[in-house]
Amino acid sequence: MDITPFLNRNLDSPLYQQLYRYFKENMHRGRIQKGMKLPSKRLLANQLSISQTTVERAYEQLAAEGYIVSKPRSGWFADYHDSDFAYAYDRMPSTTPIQQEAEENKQWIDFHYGNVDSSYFPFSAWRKSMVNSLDQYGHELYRPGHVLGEFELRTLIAEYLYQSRGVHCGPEQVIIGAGNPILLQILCQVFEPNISIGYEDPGYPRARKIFEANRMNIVPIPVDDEGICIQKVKEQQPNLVYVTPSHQFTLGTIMTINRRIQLLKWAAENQSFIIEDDYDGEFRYTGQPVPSLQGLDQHNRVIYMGTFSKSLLPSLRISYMILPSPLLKKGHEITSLYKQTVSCHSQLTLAEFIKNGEWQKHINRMRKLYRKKRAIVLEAVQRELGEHVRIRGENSGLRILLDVYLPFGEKELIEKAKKHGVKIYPVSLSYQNHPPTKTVSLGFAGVSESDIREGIKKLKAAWKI
Amino acid sequence: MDITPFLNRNLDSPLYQQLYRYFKENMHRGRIQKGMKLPSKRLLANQLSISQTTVERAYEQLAAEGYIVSKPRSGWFADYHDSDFAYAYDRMPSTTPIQQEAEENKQWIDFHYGNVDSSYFPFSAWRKSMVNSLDQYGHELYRPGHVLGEFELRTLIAEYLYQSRGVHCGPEQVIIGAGNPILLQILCQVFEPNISIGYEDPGYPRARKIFEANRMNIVPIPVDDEGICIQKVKEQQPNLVYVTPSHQFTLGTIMTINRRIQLLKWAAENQSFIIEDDYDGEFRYTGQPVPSLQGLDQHNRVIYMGTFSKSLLPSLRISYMILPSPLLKKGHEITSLYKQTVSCHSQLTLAEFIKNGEWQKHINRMRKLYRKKRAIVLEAVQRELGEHVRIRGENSGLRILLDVYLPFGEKELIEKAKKHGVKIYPVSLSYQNHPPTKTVSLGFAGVSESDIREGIKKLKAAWKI
DNA sequence: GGGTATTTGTCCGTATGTATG
DNA sequence: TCATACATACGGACAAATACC
Repeated sequence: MDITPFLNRNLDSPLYQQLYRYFKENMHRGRIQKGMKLPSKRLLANQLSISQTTVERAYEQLAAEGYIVSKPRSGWFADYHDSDFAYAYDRMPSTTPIQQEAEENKQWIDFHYGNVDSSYFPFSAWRKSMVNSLDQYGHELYRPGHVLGEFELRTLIAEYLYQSRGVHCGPEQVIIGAGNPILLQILCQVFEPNISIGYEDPGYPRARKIFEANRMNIVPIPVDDEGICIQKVKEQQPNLVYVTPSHQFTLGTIMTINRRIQLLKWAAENQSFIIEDDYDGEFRYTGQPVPSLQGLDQHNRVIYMGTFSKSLLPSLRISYMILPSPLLKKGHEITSLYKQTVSCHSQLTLAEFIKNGEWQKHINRMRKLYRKKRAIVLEAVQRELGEHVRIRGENSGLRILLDVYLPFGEKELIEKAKKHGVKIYPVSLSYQNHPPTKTVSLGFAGVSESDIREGIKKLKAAWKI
Repeated sequence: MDITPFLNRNLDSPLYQQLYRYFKENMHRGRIQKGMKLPSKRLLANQLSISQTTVERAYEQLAAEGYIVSKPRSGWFADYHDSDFAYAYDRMPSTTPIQQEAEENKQWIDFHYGNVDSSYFPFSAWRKSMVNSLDQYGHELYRPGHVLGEFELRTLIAEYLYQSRGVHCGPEQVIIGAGNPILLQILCQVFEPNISIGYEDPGYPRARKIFEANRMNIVPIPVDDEGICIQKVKEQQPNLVYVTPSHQFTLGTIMTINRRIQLLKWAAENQSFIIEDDYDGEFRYTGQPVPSLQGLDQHNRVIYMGTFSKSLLPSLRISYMILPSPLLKKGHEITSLYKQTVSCHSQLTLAEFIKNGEWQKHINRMRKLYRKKRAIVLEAVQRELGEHVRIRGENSGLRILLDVYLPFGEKELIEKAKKHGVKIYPVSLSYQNHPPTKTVSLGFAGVSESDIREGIKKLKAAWKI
């Protein structure tokens, strides 16, 4: 067994790891049987013209992983359990090439709503928070962690929400979860099955699907310029209402203060609850900031939901909800059933990030950035598309809607845009009955300033305006 | 002499100076006598998880100041003159009381099953994986990430499961999720509501609660020495069976190969599915490794579930399940409804950790550690409690059961233990009807070796044996 | 069969290159 | 540029196991 050709000093991987891999592989393949003696360190070191210690290092790694054992003053012996790779190498399952989905990176200009602008993320600050929290809390990561979420983070969230959204709560009301859908799922189980839930039409399709999956009785409620129609709510008398007041999910309208008060009054009178989903409440552009429903509520009827996906990293997967006191007990119960879904360390990193003021800083920076992008998109649409479209939902959030006054339907508009390298999105899916519309959605957060201008130009060409 | 608590990476002073001060102080106090040998650089560096060079720096500084001398190839030796300290340090400030909390917690010897041993977690390796993956994938953290989980991690899990458990799957079958309960929840929605599910009695109470919350029809099936009773399964004909074959959740028995084959045969014949929850399959101690149900299955009837909670960090919150092909489509659909629940970065960190062999290393190390602890607890029980108890479920996993032959019930046994500072746990809650038992559960993973011995001694006293 | 030379793992200090801030 | 910390690799001293005479 001559190993010499397998060692290469010029490779990136160190000598001892090359040695380690060599032996491990030969054990897998059965060339080194259980119990066999490995060459002594000196012998091998001489043969390979390397140091004993290097061989020793390789052997130690093998030993650490349980493949070999040392008999002092006698030698090293292969001692792996068959179970370690009993099934290995007879044939590995072929890894199916699943990535075709990635579609050729044809230079799309993609107005997808979910995208955000990555170039401004404060990497080094985040990284620092991450490392700090690991070094600082290290040993605490072993506790399963609080089911509701780390106390520290919950306190910070409560404080932030109070200052920025007027939400009034204590840390015991905050529940951290791995994304809005998970929290909605938990919420569904807090309520009895088969209750009726008022759902904005159009609204957030994912939420509707989760309600459906939990066999709730969905009552579509129309939305007008001021928000959800109270009249219809009163007619239907659902047990629960799901709304997105600070930026209506599809239409982008902001619920007026009057409408809010009416809705709260109705909920108090009927002992109903309101789910206030403030999924991108951080970003508004005009007018007075309207207080959140939760902040206006006097009767503990509001469940407030928020997330860090839009305003920080979409892939971070940290969201939260605020339970009103009547739901606390049941809420904690259901939550503890699923345990906490966000890793302790992610939570503590975020807490550190917030404590250092980096969060606030980032929000302000992004708000400024998005405000600028919004101005650019509005200006470009005005100039290029002019009279042929009407802009809606432009007062908050990270997207706008275009009502298009052309003889095409939603589908055609999207198809034509696609042929010109621009991805835009339909709104009909947000409606209960997927009615035909002439409206398309443009999320601008993830598109660069120049691409916004160019994208709108391309729309003009695509639609032959 | 354990120095660990005296080192703190977050302090301003560098590690080597902290070390330097520690030794200097101890020489002053006479704890390190003249001529005594200091720990070798390697030893100390390993023990403290720092680099040799750091220790070397500290020793060099001490040497430069004449406190110690190096004998080449032999060690470093204290060599100060008493006069060196004649005027210095009239009284050193008492070393930081960092361990007080630990002292208080020490009152309890807690045999809680969920605890794990934290002292062996390779912090620096984890930290490194974390930083590396952030630097390497940074910009990719903006994509929402693949709903099933990052391709890289899914591939590694598929490979690991194939080698260690004989599970046969491709990455497209793997679904990553924030904890076993979340995955169970998703699974529940993959199946129709109101189907019947065979549930081991006794079994995993949390799983049962989730099935109940999803309004499944729960069919308790008794368990004998070989595993779940096939006869009863055949009588009841549930649509689905939930089992923990590699370490029955409550009783700790390992399902025999015959029983496995019978169960699979039944499932194939009845077009039923089996959920194989391998929650701590990494740890078995005796006998041949039994192949997983998923590996034995020829008809795509098995859903395999596993987790990194037991074997890595409980607070990490990364679990996975393997769907058989008939469930793929629906499974992906439901999963995408909730989006991916684990942050991209956590996934990529874990992937990096696995790729570097750190995961395998850690598993082997923990296996060894737990094997030892198991031996200690068995020996201690044998010696202290002897004839008065019978040990069950000792062949795998991280806990044992004790059938106690004394005139006390479960509750009394636990109460008495508690009064002597030992926490042990009931098993009756795992049964459908919470029957009275005389059996208690002792999880030993999170208890130190000396505490195990002392804890068992205290049980002897508590029960007046 | 008992002493001796050799082999072998273990442990030690040292030197150099690199990443980070 | 410098301080700090880590990773890799080297060569030698030591004592026990083993082989050999």
